[in-house]
Amino acid sequence: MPELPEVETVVRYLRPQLVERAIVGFTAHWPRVTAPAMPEDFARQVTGRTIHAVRRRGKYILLELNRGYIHLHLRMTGRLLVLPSGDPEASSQPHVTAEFDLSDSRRLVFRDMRKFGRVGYLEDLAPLETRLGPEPLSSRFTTRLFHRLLRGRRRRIKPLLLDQSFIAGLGNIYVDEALFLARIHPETPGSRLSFARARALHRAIQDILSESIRHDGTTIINFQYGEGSTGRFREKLRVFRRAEQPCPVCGTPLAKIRVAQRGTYLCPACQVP
DNA sequence: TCGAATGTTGCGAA
DNA sequence: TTTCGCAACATTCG
Repeated sequence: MPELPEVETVVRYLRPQLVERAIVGFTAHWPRVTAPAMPEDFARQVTGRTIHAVRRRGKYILLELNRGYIHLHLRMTGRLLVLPSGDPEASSQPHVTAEFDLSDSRRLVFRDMRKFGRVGYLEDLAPLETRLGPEPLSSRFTTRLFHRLLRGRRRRIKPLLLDQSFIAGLGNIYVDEALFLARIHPETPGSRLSFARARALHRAIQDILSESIRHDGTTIINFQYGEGSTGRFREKLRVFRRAEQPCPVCGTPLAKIRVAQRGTYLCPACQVP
């Protein structure tokens, strides 16, 4: 479910509730939530440590400890909530895959209907960094860098943008939205984009992500944060899941095609190879 | 019953 | 080496 703006929204909700709390216990209700590690090993690594910062890298949530890091990935349907530990609500939540007990006698609860979400422990972030491309909203992600990364990549632009080692944080929704804003057909080979079109796409990516963060992300099926709040960006989506509806720019009915096994929405008139 | 769904990984083949 | 398609993970919904 969540892409960069949704993960950022969750991080902003968690940060004030977790910073400077210690982890006093961990329970895996679904043993594979810590895969490939064993739940007992993970629990041993994190209990007794204090959370000094809560950050985001791509679609990962990072809890910076006094030593090492916890990384959490929500995948499709993961949710994180902070609840008072005596609260009967905490145990009545459905699909709870893991729980952290905190020193302020509250709990960080990981709910995940489809059970794809994972948590893990890292001594340092190097293994994560080698698998992730640049952060699209960082100042280091310049037009020049983006154009340089695109050079020599004959892969179609949509699967390229979905590849987290090429650029971190984009998923199906924002790739379609950014390509629409930049008027680029999703099957255009990356290496075929001129500098001007790469610049337009770079701007579109940054615009769409920051606009969505301002609206606390997009709720399509089940993204929620905090006490069940939903993202408000859904109503701002221009093409995603809007097949047959008129293009907001030219009025041509929007199309749905399949690219790299993913449903892909576009304006067949505006977006050109 | 089948297919699709906001995500990632690993494998074999071109 | 790069890219592509597909299966797998687990569940819900139309």
